[in-house]
Amino acid sequence: MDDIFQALSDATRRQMLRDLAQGERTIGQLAQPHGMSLVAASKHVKMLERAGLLRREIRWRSHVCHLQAAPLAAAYAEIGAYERFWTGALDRLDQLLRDEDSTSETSPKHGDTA
Amino acid sequence: MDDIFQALSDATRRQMLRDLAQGERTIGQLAQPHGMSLVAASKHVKMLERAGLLRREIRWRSHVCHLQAAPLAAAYAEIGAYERFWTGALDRLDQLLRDEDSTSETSPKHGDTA
DNA sequence: TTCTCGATTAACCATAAGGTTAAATTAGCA
DNA sequence: TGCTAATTTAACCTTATGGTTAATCGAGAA
Repeated sequence: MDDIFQALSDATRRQMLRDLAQGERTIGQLAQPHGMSLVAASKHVKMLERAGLLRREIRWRSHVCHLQAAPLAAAYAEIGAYERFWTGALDRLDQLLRDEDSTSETSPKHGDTA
Repeated sequence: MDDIFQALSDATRRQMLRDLAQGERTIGQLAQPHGMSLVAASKHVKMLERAGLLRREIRWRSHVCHLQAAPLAAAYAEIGAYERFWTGALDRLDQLLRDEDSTSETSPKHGDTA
């Protein structure tokens, strides 16, 4: 999980993923829009590979990369667990209840039923 | 966006967020379950703050931290853009199992040709 | 055999992460 | 006038990131 979010924490790599969503790409093709060296691109690809987000298929000289999206499901779920906190209604109600509650004990008042 | 995924890329910080989802916590309370120093916890909190995921309220000695989930929406959307690539894989598997075709293709590619 | 060329490895650099300990900050309290 | 206690800041260490250039690899082509 660390590796997945780590992989996503760089704009270059997020762009590479978007690129790969369009279809297979070689290292050079991934490097080109960023104006970076093959070495730099290769490192990014390696990090995406480590996170399980990229599959590499070596065809002669070229290393052809494919998106491997499955691991994103876990990351998606992790963030999705907080969805109710940003989707407004519940959040606002919760805020209201918290403001009204003068007995600010450190109790789990933020979560369970809301 | 970088900062958000960066903040999420550490298990300690993800746990802190889960903790904050239960209610407000001081730096010390956030540090305690991880057996780490206040200094270390303070650094993590600072990163969460930089990512906009945490709001700090100084009450006398204690820095009381609150979850600020709104920025997660963008990260959620970013990952969600790939949803079809992993649900598609499941669809494909489902179809494979239902068809019970003689061609035992064990290479579930993320369906496009591009 | 030798050339080509996409990619990797090696070496290096600067900066950031994640942790530590020691010292400074700070506002109420005795 | 201090004392207390939760945090922060400062200084330091080790490892990881993100980039570079130079050298190496490997298999098809000439």
